[in-house]
Amino acid sequence: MPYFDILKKDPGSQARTGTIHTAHGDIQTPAFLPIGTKGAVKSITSEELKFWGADIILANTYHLWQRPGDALVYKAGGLHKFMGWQGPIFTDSGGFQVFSLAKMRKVMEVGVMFQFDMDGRSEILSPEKSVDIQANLGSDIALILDDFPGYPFEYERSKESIALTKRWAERAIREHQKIVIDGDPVNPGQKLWGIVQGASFPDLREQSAKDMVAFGFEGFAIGGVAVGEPHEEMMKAVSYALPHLPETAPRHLLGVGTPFDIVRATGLGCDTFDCVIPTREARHGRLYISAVSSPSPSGRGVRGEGNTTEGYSTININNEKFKEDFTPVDNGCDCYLCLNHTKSYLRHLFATGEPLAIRLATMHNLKFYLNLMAKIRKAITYDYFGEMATNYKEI
RNA sequence: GGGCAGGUGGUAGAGCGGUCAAUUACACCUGACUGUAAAUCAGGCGCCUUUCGGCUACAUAGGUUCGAAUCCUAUCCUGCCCA
Repeated sequence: MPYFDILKKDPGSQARTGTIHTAHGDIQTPAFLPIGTKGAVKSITSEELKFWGADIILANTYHLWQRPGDALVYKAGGLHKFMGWQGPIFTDSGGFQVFSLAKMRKVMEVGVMFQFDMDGRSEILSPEKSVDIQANLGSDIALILDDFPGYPFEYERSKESIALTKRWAERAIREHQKIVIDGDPVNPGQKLWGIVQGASFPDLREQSAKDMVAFGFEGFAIGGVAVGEPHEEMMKAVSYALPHLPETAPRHLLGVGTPFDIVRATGLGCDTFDCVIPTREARHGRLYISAVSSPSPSGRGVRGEGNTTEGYSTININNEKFKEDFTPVDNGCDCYLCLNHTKSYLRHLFATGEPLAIRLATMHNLKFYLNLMAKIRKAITYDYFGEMATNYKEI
């Protein structure tokens, strides 16, 4: 059985549906990975995620290494058992922290030296160390440690970063093979994926993609995007990398994005996505809603259809205008919040600091994202992806 | 009736002669958020004005002073203590 089965290709774009087979089950693509950085999708249970149709979640090497420590997770029998999630797990390598914790780290050939925020001690995360930690966590998809500078993109620095990422990749692969052959890994079926860097420079993206393909990875992630660059720059970066990756391999777009970004990137050929947007913004009161749910100019909303292509918008539930709005957040949504509560109530929960506010809002946004992916899969399957894509605009 | 301490912007509570339209917190309003140092962060929050600036304000009424939320007098009100 191939690692990745392509089920249907969209005739009008590079979009496709497929299935990734992992040691903990299948992933229907295009897929969205809810983010559970520290071994928990904030305020949400594993059972709920599974019930809503999340096939896979993402956790973070850097954070779990720091606390509770990968040795403890190993003792617990791996992250799946530790957190009670039976499905596939994707672990980020800590590469993103190379970028996001810029003020407290130093990039060196051997790896990245971090000063932990918890206790101030310094530790070096090397490509080997990252692989070791991910092996102890027992994720189904592990990533190589990568390096990337932030935005604005600079050619020379980006060139250095793809070269460093390549050298690190080689070391990561060697370590991964060593663990598989010599060790007693928590998850013998774990796959190591490569990461393509290169900012929005065509030649660097091409070079980085070819570097990674040459290593023989079975899956690839595109990194270094959504770091503050304009949307078009991001799409260019993706479009420069994808043609150089094997069509038969799954491609993940790291850290992306808005519904608009996801629809666009799917059209370019990306299969999986992860992003903090639905969960973080939920905690801040920003909710994603289908466009048909918002009052039309005539003042009437229309209930969403199963195969709708309606697009989306957002609301800030904290806004005063929702104080006495006794209608659901999204008429077309089937989440617990929308089926049971009003905007007025949710706003009240936020205003009073009730923990339930965060939970309900997170439930809603995750359901929105997971529903979006289901709509995308359906649209590709039934040949109306192109039409659907035109309705998803930047907001 | 006497003594003491007070009355400051939605609330609490700083300020105690000029740099005060008034620190700070909370509340309130708005915005940001893309491989999570994020249940976080930023801005606004007397009135008019795009800015500059102007106006009205620190219980009330007078007064001292070049200048008062800040000092003095009276009045009203609040809390505590003694009768």
